[in-house]
Amino acid sequence: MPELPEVEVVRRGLERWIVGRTTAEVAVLHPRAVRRHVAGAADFAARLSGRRVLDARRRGKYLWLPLGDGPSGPASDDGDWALLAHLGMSGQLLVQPADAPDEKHLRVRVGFQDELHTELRFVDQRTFGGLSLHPLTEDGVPDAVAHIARDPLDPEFDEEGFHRALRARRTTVKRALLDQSLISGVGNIYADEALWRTGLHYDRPTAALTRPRVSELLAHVRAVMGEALAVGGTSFDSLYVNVNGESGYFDRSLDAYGREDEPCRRCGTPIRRRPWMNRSSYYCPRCQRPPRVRRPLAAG
DNA sequence: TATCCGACCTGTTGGC
DNA sequence: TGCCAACAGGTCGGAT
Repeated sequence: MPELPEVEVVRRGLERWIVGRTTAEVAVLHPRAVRRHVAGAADFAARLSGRRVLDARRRGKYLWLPLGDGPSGPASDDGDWALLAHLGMSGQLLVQPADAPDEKHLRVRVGFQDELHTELRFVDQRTFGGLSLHPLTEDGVPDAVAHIARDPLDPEFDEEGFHRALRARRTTVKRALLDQSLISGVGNIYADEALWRTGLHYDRPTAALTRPRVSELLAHVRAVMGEALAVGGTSFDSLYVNVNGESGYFDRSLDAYGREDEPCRRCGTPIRRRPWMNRSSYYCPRCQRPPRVRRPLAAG
């Protein structure tokens, strides 16, 4: 499942293989893949065709390619635009030889005006992800991403502001980690891993977290993401791959996620899995004590 | 206003 | 062998 490290691996691939090239024909093979482009698939293909790719950027799990003018004229008459991508659950951005057979779940194909004979393909089995075109705000971020918080690997991430937000919220720590308007890039896997490393139960109220505890949690979030990035991300199956179609290896290093009934690597207690918000939470019942349940005062 | 939770989507797995 | 339910989970929008 692509979270921040996996998206960063893809961004680096796009930076290497796509930046500087000018797009040619664009084919939308499944309209749902461009559903966030409100003007529709035809407009998406027309606007994207003939544009020079200037850069490959990322915030949290979103990545985008700022577009410049092409031989056919300006990209738009109302400022700078970018191709925005979200991989969702199963999205892949692949750079493939133009004559390679179509993938089973190929949704969008972008050709280029050069002699490299490779094309950019958006492949997505579950179609939770998608591509769209958006104007850039003054911060250089697509307007659709303006509400997304900076991610913990961003040097401008506001740790003090994050702590203040946690103190003010009446929510629990894992919910907060997955709230992309508070901190971006964290998904179910790295949330469970960071909580296990910090020794925090997923249901702990955020308002009770001290400043040092929040710092510790953020340090573990950064560490687990950095380690995953170093080995190409986490992949349980063929659904997450880099632009060359290769999987990462971090799943071999996970301490909590997906390890139900296996011994905790700290204390040996079997890891538990609990249904949580239509998904699962994995935790060590000894290292990560659940919060005490508040009982109402007895009447009389 | 803040928070919660179901829907979206499809391939895989396990039970019957 | 075939059918069905459960499961995976990021994001959005409606409900509370």
